[in-house]
Formats: sequence, C-alpha cells, structure tokens
Amino acid sequence: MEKVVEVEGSDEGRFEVTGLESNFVLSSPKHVADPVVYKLVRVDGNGQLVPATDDELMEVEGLLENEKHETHIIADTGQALGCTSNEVSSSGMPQLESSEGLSLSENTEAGIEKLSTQLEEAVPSSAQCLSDDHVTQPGSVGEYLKPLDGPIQGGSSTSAGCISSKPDFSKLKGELCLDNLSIKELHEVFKATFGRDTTVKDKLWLKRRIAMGLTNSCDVSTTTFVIKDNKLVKRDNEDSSNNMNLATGKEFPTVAVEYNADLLNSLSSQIDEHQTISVVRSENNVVENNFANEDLAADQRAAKRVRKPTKRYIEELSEAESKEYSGRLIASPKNIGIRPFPSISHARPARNLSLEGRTVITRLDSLGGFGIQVPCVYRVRRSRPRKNVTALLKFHPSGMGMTATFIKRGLDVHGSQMGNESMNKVLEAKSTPEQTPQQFVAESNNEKSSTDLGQNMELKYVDTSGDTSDDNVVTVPTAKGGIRRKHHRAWTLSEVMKLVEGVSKYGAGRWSEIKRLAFASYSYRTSVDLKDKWRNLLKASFAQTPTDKGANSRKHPSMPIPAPILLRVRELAEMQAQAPLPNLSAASKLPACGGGGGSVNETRPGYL
DNA sequence: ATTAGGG
DNA sequence: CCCTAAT
Repeated sequence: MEKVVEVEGSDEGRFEVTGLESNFVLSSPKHVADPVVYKLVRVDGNGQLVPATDDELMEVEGLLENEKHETHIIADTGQALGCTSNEVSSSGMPQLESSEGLSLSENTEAGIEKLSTQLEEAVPSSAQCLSDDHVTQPGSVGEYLKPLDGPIQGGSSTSAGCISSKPDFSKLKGELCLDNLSIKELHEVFKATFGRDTTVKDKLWLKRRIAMGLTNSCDVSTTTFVIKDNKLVKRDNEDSSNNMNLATGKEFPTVAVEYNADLLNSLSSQIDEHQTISVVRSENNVVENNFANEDLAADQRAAKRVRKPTKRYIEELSEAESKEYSGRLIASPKNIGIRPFPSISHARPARNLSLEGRTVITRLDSLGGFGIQVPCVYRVRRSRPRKNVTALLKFHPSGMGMTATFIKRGLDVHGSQMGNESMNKVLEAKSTPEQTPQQFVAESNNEKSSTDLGQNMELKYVDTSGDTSDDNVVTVPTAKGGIRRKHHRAWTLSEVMKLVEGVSKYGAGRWSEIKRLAFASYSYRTSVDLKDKWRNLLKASFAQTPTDKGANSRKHPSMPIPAPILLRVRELAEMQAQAPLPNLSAASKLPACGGGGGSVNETRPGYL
C-alpha cells in the first residue's frame, strides 16, 4: 500500500502493488516466524519418504492440509538468510523492536515474497504475480486451493477481511505502532481484535498476538511444492505420487513439504534451535524436508489457526454432544459456501472454526487465571475413513477434561467443499485469462503423465478432476444413528478411459492390478471403486447403446460418457464374457497368453 | 488382501 | 459410494 519500506528484494514492485500484501508486511514482520508445520518422516529402504508413524502423520497432516491453502511460502535460501529468528523472542528473548527487528523483518518478508513468487512461477510461466493471483483467484496456487471456504477466507483475503475490520490498527500500525502502546492500550486492541479480554501483561505477547490476529497471515501453503536441492520446485502431486507408487507400490498421495515463514528462519540459521531438519534425497531426486518443531508459543499457534480457513472435513466424535460446536459454522452447507466474511476475529472465547476442512476447536481454558486458547486440531483422513465411523463414535474419551480429545467429523464442512469445487469448476470453465493457464498447465501435466503410462489420450477428454485434493464428502445419516461420510468424486472422463483401458489390458476383475498400473496417479479410487465404476459402465453401455446412443450427449447433469467409450465398454464386456480370465499362473505375467487365444487385448487395437 | 455383490 | 461376505 503505502510505501514499502526499503526492501532489498527486487520483487517489491509486485507486492507493492498489492495493497493487501503490503499490509501484511507491515503488520506482521515479527510473526513471520510462525510455527512451521513439520512432517516427520523417515526414509525407508528405497529412499522413499514415509511418515514416521501413522499417528504422527495424522497429526501433521492435519496441519499440513490446513496450511496448504495458505497464501504460499517458500523458501529459497536467498535473502532469507539475512533473517534472524524472530521467533525466539517469544520464548523470552529480548525484544527486537527497534530498527533491527524491523528491517530484518522487512527483509524477511521481501524474501518470502520473492520466494513465493518464484514458487508460483516456477512451474508454468512467470507472469502472474502474487497480487493478481491471490486477489482474483485464490485457487491459482494449486488445485489444492479452494477459493471460498468457510468462514475464513484464505490467504490475502483473510488479511483483507481482518484488516478491514480493524482499519485503525492495521493501517498504520505494524509492530512499531504496537510498540508504542501501553499495556492497557494493548489490552484494548487485543480485545477489539479477539473479542475478549486478556490478562496477560506481557507486552510482547500482546503485540504478537494482536499483530497476528490482525494479519492472520504468515504462512504459506506448499503442498504442491517440494524442495529439491534447496530449491523449490513445484511438483505435480499426481504425477510424482504416481511414479512413486508405481515404483514402490506404496500409496502415498502427497509428499509435500510444508513450509512457512519459519522455514526461512530455519534455513537461515536457526536450523537446530527448536527444529530439526532432515533433508533426504530420494531416488527421484525429490528432497523432502521435514522439520520438527517443538515448543512454539501456544498463543502463536492459536492465532495462526484462527486465521486458517479450512476446507476439509472435520472429524468429530459424537457431534451432537459438543456444545462448543457452533451451529453457525457448521450449519448447513449452503451457508458455508457463500458466506462473506464472518469476522472471526470477534469470535467468542470458545469457538470452533472450520478451516479447510479441518476443524479447529479453540477452547478457552482457564489456566491459572489466564485465558488460554487451546487449539485442538484433529487430523482427518484424507483418504477414506479407515474403519467405520460408528466405531469412533462409540469411543468416548472419558476422564480427560479436554474437549480436545474429541474427534470431530464435520458434516457440513463438506458442503463448503462442494461449493468450492463447483466454484473451481466454474473457474475452469470460464477460465479467467490469468489464472487459468496455471491450472490448466498443471492439469494437463497430470493427464499427460498418467497417460504416458498407457496410451495417449486425446486431449479433448482431458478433464481437470485429476486432482488429489478434491474430495467432496457428504455425510449420510445411517440407520444405526451413526453417520458416515460418503465421498463423491465424479468420475472424470479420463478416469473412465483409463479404467476402460485397464480393463482391456488386464481384464475385468483384476481391479487391484488395474488400480496399480493404470490408476496409480489417482490415489483415491480404490480397486473397489474401479469395480463399481465398471459395473456402472457396463450397465450404462448396455442400457443405452441399443436404444439411444445420444442419450449421453444431452444429459448435462452427470457427465455424459462419450458414446465411443461406452461402445468400447461393451465390446470389452462381451469379449470378456467369452474369455473370462487368462488365469494367472507362472506364465500369467504375460496376459497375452498363448499365441492365438482371443486375448483381451484384441479389442484394443482400434483405439488407444 | 482382493473380489463380488447388495444396498 | 459404502459395507460385507466370501475367497
């Protein structure tokens, strides 16, 4: 906005333009050092990275997912090196208000901006800058981003929202301004910001907290990026995961690293302080950085979480029970999707925020007279629920005073997701000039990579749903009183094609094979899904082919399945009916058993 | 662990 | 899609 303090970076121009960003910069210098989300991993035999343990993964993943949709981040060592770890101050280090703190922070910011910029540009072209992208198209960063989600807006919008609500402070007060305030004043500000009083007398704490509340920023999402040799690279999740899966047969959807401002610090110098970094290089040359950060000021965390919009669903245990469950947040899908800016900053002491599908429950616990917000985050399975939810429901943590222990499965949040998804679709369809390119690029890459394995698919069939992130979940009440989630991701054309192809290659019934080979890129879609889909396809093909082939074309609602595909499905079906399975045995490796036999592949020649 | 079927 | 029974 106003003048951006002298930044050494070369990119200031860009963010100078962005009002939001500037504010962000001014107001959050010190907080750049946000808690980093670390993902613990270990390297297993073949160099693959694997989360240390399920629990850990789960825990971390929650965070990751959460963050991923932040504005961005990134880290290259570049200027970041200049930063000092501001974070330390929170633990009792001397304050770094004066010039040093400021300038450093500025630099840091600059670095971040720069880095993030790089990041975004890394893949596709260069053009888009943060400003435009973020403001106009939140989703541009990756498929992971969901434009509008719940209550809280992501990235820049968030800060925008907050700022608007607190113009007085944000505008001119960055750290500097806060510095000049008395404790009392700080308390005022605090109250205004968070809607509650605080008894904390620590000036620094207050400042930090406030600043955070105001800016709500400082982190970045990175899900789609990885660090390779200290460089950030955008990585096609699908693709890479695909490859990895192929190679190892393991199913690990995302191997992304989460970075946030802290990374900068850590990179710069404090790597060992509270964090440990392990850089591993896998065979693929993909390096994963993991950080373990312990002991970060709780307040900071809380603040951070508060701002995070969530898109994913939340796990909940006995949904009905928790009173803290605020209806309005979770309410109905509709509300969520379109809700403007429910300024969460005014939320009550105890509240739930659904962010990015994850629900953050903050509780105001009275701890020695201090009002402390205890953020409780529970990670939600990205993939399908491990078991049946009902089992979870039964589990009622007893004794523990922490509401935190409840796992919430949010129902509604999904609704928001759907909204988002549709949003995305719209975007895709409309495709705003600027942002579309990126998305498309990414998508097409995915497609390409996936198809490479098999045959070349015509681009016309390419659709953008190949993403890993979108899952749209709908909860359905079950007879027993439990609730279960139903994931629904529409089958894309390309998926269908792959399926068909897979069936033609390996034969219907060998779902796991098909899954592994042809569907490696789609982490969801279990073999069962494939089977089901195939069943449906068969039904469809038989049902409508005879009568009216055009039936599909005019149906807009559910994606019509191109006639040719249905045709093929039918062919395959008929064919396989005759020659069921080659029967695997020693020689089974080669499907094309025997010379003459009508191998399943016969049908294929025509296409693919 | 996969598959087939029913819901 | 989810769940379950059967291999």
